[in-house]
Amino acid sequence: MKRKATMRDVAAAANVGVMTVSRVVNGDQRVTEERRRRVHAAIKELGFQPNATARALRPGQRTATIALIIEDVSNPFYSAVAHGAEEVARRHQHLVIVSATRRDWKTERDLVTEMVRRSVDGLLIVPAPHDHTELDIAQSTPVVYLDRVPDGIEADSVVLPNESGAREAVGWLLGRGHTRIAYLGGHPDVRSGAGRLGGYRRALCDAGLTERPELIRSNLHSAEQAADAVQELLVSERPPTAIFSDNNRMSVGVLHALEKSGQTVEVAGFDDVELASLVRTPLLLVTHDAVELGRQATTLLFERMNGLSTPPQTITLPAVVNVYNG
Amino acid sequence: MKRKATMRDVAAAANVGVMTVSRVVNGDQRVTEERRRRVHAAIKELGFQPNATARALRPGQRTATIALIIEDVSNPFYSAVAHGAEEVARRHQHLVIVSATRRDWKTERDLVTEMVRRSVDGLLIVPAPHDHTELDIAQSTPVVYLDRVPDGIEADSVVLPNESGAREAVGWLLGRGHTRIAYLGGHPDVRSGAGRLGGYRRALCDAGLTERPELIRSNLHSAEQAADAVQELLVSERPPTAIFSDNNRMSVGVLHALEKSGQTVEVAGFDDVELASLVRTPLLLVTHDAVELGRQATTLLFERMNGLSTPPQTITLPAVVNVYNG
DNA sequence: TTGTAAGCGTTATCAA
DNA sequence: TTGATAACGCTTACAA
Repeated sequence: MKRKATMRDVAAAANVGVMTVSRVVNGDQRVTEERRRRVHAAIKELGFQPNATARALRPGQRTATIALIIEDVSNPFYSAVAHGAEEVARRHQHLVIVSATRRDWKTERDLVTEMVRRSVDGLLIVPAPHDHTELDIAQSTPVVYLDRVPDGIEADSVVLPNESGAREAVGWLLGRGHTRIAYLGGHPDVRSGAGRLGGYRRALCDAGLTERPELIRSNLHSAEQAADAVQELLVSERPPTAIFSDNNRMSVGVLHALEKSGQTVEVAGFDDVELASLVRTPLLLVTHDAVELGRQATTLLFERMNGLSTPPQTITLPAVVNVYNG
Repeated sequence: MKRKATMRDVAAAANVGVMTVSRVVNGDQRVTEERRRRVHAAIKELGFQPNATARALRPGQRTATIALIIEDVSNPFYSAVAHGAEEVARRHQHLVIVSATRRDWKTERDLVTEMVRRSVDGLLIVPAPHDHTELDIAQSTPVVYLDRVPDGIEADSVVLPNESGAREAVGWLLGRGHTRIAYLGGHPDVRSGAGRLGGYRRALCDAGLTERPELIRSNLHSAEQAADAVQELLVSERPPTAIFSDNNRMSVGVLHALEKSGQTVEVAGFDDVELASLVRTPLLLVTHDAVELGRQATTLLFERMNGLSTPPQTITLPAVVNVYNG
């Protein structure tokens, strides 16, 4: 691991000043052909690469980096978001630091602090469930929130139609004659979860049904936990005849549990699930384009980074309802 | 967006020298309690955050960043790898820049160059199909390759048992009486693909069968392409009675196409597929722990970053065979 | 224990 | 067109 060549080394080798090297590297035209050639030769010979850290040190200079702070990289929803974000960032010649909060708001706070220290040019955040009032860092770095509107602050965000999507999904189950519909979801205080749970309640209410607390299972965070919850529900005194699942992990758990039990329970859920079409039981999924969500959020972020100063906006992307085996 | 406070500002506000501030920030004990308090007060008042860029500028100092260069962030295999990498990096107080090559080796080369410019402390790379001889950057930055051993150079890598896994999968199909087994895969020159195709051929050979070129479909890169290929195979003169699929995307496409056609064709494949257990047709999957692959590669990378100088090693992770509906 | 001075690699400024 | 010089914010070396 040898020491890297610097501009000084190149300048010495080419017998020119460092500024000439800098100009050549940055494509400044005001350098004579002769010197330019010598510099290029020296760069090649020494294997010189400009040091991006030093370049970014200068105030006003950008690091050409944005940060994406999500719950969990391996969740297909978030990895699709990351894909979209990375695509747009690349188009703007930026790289993306991806970090996971694992749903812990303290981790989120620490990560945001670290990103600010590193002078990232912008932040994309899926906010963890917690009041964000004191975390408002929008003064120093542009931020766009994803999937959820953070509690306590006004900020740019790109979200999904959580309530209406959930209402439609549960409405479908109601239309098929179900009256005992269970809800499986994660943290009820996360705005997206609250919206979906709200849609579930609204649909029941609209149908003149009263909510059954024993059919509502929150704070589930993995397919396994969801499967266990379904198991419990199925052996309860009055089991549900249908299930609404708040997100893709829940849906996977539900389908596994139903497969295992052999019972026919109809399912509706938020998010897409790979191979959903191969499932035996009737199934409705409220799907959306998570890659596009990442793209739009990142596009808005770059607009802010480039000085857009309109008031904070919330973009709601469309959802599409898919029915399988209906 | 106001100017950020610097150490000088803090020093002035606290009426001490910059070095005292630096010492306090870095937890150096040799500062009197009195001055430490004043510095902390000033830091809080000014909202000071140390500038990580400036800190990393010093030679020998680390950027506390590693880069992960993969094909596609949204592929579940790679996002699982990213998850494992991020976990280990975090434990070492590093952040991860994630970038996608989209299987283009020029993009890979450009990304590696960019990462070196940014002085990342280490690189994790899923090599694109291409001779890597001239890309050997291991002299300046530690690198661990993932999933595939790059052509042309000796380097650390963490891989899966591609050939033996494929052989076992195809062997299972042979054992069930199939003799016309199709192969669906991606780029045949990628070492992982070559290994799996090799395992397929080896299994056929061991069974005394000759390879049918018309049953081998390479250069498929999405579930859709794989589904189309299956469609074609099924309507051909002598369709296959079984299919081996090289990776998760292929498997998803195969299962969708079979569902659509209604024909019963048995399937064996590499990688896990969500909801595989819900599929009707007999199915064998060679599964593995992609998160662990990310973890091990990153662990090895940090060992190299910390000076481990043993010869390059190749770690092969175990695979597990899962049979559904068998 | 504290602070001063130098320098990391680059670019902006400005004088030649 | 060129290049010497001074920053950028921080840490190491060294002196007080």
